[in-house]
Amino acid sequence: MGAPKQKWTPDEEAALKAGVRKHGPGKWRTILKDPEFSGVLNARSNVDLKDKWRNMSVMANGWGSREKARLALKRMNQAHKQEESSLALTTEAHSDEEIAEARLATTSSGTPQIGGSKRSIIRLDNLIMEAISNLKELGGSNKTTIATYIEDQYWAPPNFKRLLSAKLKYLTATGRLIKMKRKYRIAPMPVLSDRRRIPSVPLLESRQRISSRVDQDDINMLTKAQVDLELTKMSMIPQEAAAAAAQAVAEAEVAIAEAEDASRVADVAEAEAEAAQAFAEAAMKALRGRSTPRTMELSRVEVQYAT
DNA sequence: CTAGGGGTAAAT
DNA sequence: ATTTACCCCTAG
Repeated sequence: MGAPKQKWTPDEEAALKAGVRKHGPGKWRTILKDPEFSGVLNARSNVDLKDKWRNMSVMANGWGSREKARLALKRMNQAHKQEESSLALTTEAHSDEEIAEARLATTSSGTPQIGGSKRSIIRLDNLIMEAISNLKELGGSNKTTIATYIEDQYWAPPNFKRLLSAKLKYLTATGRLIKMKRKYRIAPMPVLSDRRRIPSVPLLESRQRISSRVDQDDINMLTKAQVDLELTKMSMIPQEAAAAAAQAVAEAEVAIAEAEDASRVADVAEAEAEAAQAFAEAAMKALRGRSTPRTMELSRVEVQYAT
C-alpha cells in the first residue's frame, strides 16, 4: 500500500514548475510529454505531477484545495490587524454552501518562528539570492543580469527595477551581499546556528535604533528555494489580489522613493517588505490568467501616503 | 485525462 | 505529530 517513497528532487520540482509555466497548470500529460521535461520527469506520472502540484500549492498557499475542504485549520495567523481597511475585500459571496474562506492568507509557509509576529511575507531577498546562486557567475552577477533572471523567471512589477536597486543596496548594506566592481555575490552566511567565529560581516550597522517596525526575519534564507513554492502556487487567486497588489505596489514605490531620498536604509527595508508582498501577490495573479480575464487594472493612482 | 476527495505510510 | 509522496477511486 503506501509507496516506498521517493522524494522529489529539486530538478523535478524545477521541471514541474517550468512545465506549468509553459503549459499551464493542469496539462500534466502535456508537460510530461514535452521533451524538455520528460527527461527529468520520466519517473513521474501525470497523476504524480498533479499530486505534487497539489502539495506544493497547499504549502505555499495554505489552501490549495485540500486542506481547506473540511479539515481543521489548526492554528493560523493571529496577527492580522487592520489590513483590508483601505479596500473592501468582501470575501465575495459565491453563493455557495461552502465556506468562502478564500482570502489571502498572509501566512505563507515561513512558519513564523519568530515571535515578532510581523506579517511574514514573501521576500524578494530569496529571489535575489536564488538568482545569484543559480546564475553561478564567477565574481558575482550584476544588477541587470539578476533583473533579467528574475524577470523572465517570474513576473515583475513595473517598478521592479527600482525595487531591485533598493533591495540590492539594502542587502549590500547589511552585509548579506558583497558588491565588487559591479557584481553582487552572496556573502558567506553567518549561520544562525552556533559558531561564534562570525566572519567579518558588517551586519547591522545602519540600523541604529530603528523603530520597531523593522524587525529582521531575514535571517531566514533557507537553502531550499522556498520562493519557488510561493510563486508556484499560482492557481487562480481571487482578483481581489489585483487591486490589493496594485495599491501595495504603488505605496511601496512611493515609500522607497522617499526612503532613497532620505538615504535611510531602514526605511528602504520597510518599504521593501511591502513591495515584496505586492510583488508576490501580483505574481500570483499575473503569472497565469487561465480563467482570469485581464480586466485587472493596475491603477496606481490611488496612492496614499500613510507612513 | 483531470480535479479532487480519501487513504497509507515513510520521512522529518 | 506533521509533512510529503504515492495510490485509489469517481465524476465530469
